[in-house]
Amino acid sequence: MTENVGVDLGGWLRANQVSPGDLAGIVVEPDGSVAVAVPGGALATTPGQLLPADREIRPRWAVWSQETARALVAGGVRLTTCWDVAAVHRLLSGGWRADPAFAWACLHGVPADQIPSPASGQPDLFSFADEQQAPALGAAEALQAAELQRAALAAGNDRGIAVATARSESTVELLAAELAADGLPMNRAAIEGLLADIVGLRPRGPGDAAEIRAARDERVLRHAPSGVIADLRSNGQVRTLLAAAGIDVPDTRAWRLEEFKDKSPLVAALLEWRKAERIATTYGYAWLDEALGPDDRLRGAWTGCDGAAGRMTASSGLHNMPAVLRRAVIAEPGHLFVRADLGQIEPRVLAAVSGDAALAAAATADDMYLPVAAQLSVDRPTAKVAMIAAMYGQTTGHGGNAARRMRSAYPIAMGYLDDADRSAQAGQDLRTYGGRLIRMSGGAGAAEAESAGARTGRGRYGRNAVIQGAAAELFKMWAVTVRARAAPLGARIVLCLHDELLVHVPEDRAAQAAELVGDCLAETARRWAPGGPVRFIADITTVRCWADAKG
DNA sequence: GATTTCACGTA
DNA sequence: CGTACGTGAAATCC
Repeated sequence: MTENVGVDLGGWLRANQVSPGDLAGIVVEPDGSVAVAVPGGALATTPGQLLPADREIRPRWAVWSQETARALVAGGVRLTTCWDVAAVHRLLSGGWRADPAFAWACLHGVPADQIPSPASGQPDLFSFADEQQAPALGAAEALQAAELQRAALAAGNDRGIAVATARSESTVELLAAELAADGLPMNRAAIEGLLADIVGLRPRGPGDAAEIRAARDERVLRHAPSGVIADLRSNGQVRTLLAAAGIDVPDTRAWRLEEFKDKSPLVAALLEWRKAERIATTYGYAWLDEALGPDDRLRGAWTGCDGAAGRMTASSGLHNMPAVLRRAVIAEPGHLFVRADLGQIEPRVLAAVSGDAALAAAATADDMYLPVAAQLSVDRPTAKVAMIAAMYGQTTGHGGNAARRMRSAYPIAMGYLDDADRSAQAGQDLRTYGGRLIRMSGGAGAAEAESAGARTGRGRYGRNAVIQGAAAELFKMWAVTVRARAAPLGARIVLCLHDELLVHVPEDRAAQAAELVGDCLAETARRWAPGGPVRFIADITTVRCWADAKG
């Protein structure tokens, strides 16, 4: 590779005829320098050179994985778009494993157990020597794009949406790296006040902590039959305790205890105890010390997709923080949140991916369960349950009037779900609308002596995955669109929650940002479901505190 | 000490 | 009214 650290990267890209959207491979070396490669050659440069080149030329930077973005973001470099080989590999091949050697081997049809080690130096596989990685990136993208289109065609999907999805799934990895670096604004006084109310003040030491715990336990145990004591953290002992109070249950899950709550003060106290104990153990002071930075930002690791249907994941409780704690998620001084969530996303996605014109017509309503209910001649709650049961696979009350009418009113949509269910039951892989492979083979698959339960379980999974997965693809395309358009306003996405975006924005730009978030959804919907047959809607509010947005 | 099970929070 | 995820503590396995 040419050593040309001093050369102007933008000029070099121009000289190599790189236009906006053209690929340029980049690898961050262990020493922090950056290797850039385009079809015409390669260049050693610095992270600082990437930013002006990104603004000036706007290539699509090809990277191996989110690691590159994490390294660059740490140095203040945020790229506009990318092609992430690992993200696209997960889309193409399903599952989670996506290291360069594995992705490369899959593209070349090399079986997983025959992947050469980096040291073996097979000439037909790319070398893992650092200076070879950047040139290899361009080749990987070309192979992946071709493979995506082939796979989409084979699955009867639109080829254009497959490549567009690969791009947004890639750029979401940039967003994920930024979410991890930026964190979620949280007001320290507010969260400590909430915790004090729920689990008490921060313990002064181990003895104090034990006392607080014992006091919390006592508020349950004082309702126990006299003489009976139990460790509330042991489910077996809780069951015995409940039995002593005349309550016989097979397990002690909350939903099972719900019916005894009104009659038994013991059960009521236990359920309250569980809530407090959850916050004390998982979302308590240890959590704050671990995840809340000195800058009052709550940070966790983010992935652009999980290994199943492709939703984003986050650690540090960012995706499962109890709703009461949202009260402490407060915008920084001079800032506001724009909170936006997609309304009835799953039935709308079903209408779009199945191409059911009747269901698409229902989606023109703000509340699409109203026209569906009218169509089925049932009330709204019944229509909603029937729709959700069709998408997620009911286990009880198979059939029923509403379900039968749903089949005759929306045969295309129901047929789409049934196809997914049947394929999954048979152990055949599925592809989402955007082209993500949902693996059904490989595991316990089409074994001979397989239980009926295992088959119906797979059917439910497949039925759900094509909807949940496609919804995730639409959501992420929306998110990267917002990320790009909001940046000039100084607005940043600080949380992605499956169908909800939280954007942190300077106060004087909040109204603009809120309008932009809605515009981005319209733009995304046009690109995602061309012809605009299905209406997608978002509830968008501007708030200082996350809890102030209606939930 | 590592893995599995239970439980529960979010969508 | 099902799926998915991350988490912590107890139970269980080795």
